[in-house]
Amino acid sequence: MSDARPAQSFGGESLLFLTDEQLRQGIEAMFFAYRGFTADPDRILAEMAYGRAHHRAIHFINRAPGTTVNNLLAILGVTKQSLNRVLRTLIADGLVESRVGTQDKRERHLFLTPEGAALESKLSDAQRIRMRSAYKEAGPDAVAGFRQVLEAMMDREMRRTYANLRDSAT
Amino acid sequence: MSDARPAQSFGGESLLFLTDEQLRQGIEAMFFAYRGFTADPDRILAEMAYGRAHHRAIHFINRAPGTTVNNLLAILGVTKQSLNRVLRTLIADGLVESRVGTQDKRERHLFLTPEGAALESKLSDAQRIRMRSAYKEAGPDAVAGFRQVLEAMMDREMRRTYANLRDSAT
DNA sequence: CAGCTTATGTCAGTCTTGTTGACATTCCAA
DNA sequence: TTGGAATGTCAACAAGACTGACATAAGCTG
Repeated sequence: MSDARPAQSFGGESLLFLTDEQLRQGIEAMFFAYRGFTADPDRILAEMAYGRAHHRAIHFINRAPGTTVNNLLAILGVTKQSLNRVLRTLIADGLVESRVGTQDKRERHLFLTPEGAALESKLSDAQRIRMRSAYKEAGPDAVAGFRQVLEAMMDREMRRTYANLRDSAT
Repeated sequence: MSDARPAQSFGGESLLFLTDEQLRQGIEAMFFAYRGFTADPDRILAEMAYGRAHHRAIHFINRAPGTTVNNLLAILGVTKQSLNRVLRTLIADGLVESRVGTQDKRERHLFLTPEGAALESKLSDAQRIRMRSAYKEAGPDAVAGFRQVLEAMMDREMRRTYANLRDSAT
């Protein structure tokens, strides 16, 4: 990493000579921001016997109702055993319903129960409030840039998954 | 969350009527991007007996050489027991040096050894390569927005910590 | 100096969440 | 029809977070 050069600015628009220092500030920003990003739902979850993994499962089941375990696995990027433990407790607690597939009986289709949907709303609301506030503070142009950089930072496969979810929005 | 209104655009500049759908896309972008953000160092760390916790400690010790345990605790936001387990292994493995404070002998000042600095470089390089590539792809304006939104998303205290680290850059 | 506070380290125990290994069920194709 | 592939479940284990209790050393204050 010896190609660091000072950033140059012309009329507010910097050329892309990125110093290690600038990049490291971005790295630290991601670290601290992610903490804030998860803080509010974490607080809610801590009151119950749940963790971040439960939140993620609930989020994406709500996002794609009827999704299979395998599909959820690909989105979350964990092992099926790890996901299964989380799903088991959510099903036992009546937040998620698992229906055997009609065509392929090996598959389980996942749905939120009304109770599950209620928790999803509570968690999402908390997270959206912070996101909305950050968006408002930074402004519309910043938000567009934010989304662009995040997307460019994803692995190829995650980028595809992300785009699929985004474009499947009703 | 019943105040959702369709986003309106005028000449590429949207007003800030943020729909839940737009916010949720931001939430998912953060989730997928953070995975990419940590993926490269995680791969390197997995080959050794280390994890993400070791990376974080090494990163901030490199960032602020001579920092005390207490200071590191505040930055990382974990318990001293948790940090201590990590530091103990790093010191035992000769990656970190702990020096008793000269003025206040209760304090331990932390430094990377040459071996520790080498690992830090290796990890940072991997992470910076991805960050640099994302920055290049998104462009300079996007980068500025990215940083603004991230900063607005942090907790107040983390924001202060982040700014202190940023401004202490040589 | 005595006693309180601060900084650090350690031990023990628990929880969440990731892992691998083994296994059951179901589907499909040779 | 039978063997392999896909899907999901159970069990055991490891990393890394947490709390609580306690020890030690050093600074500070009356």
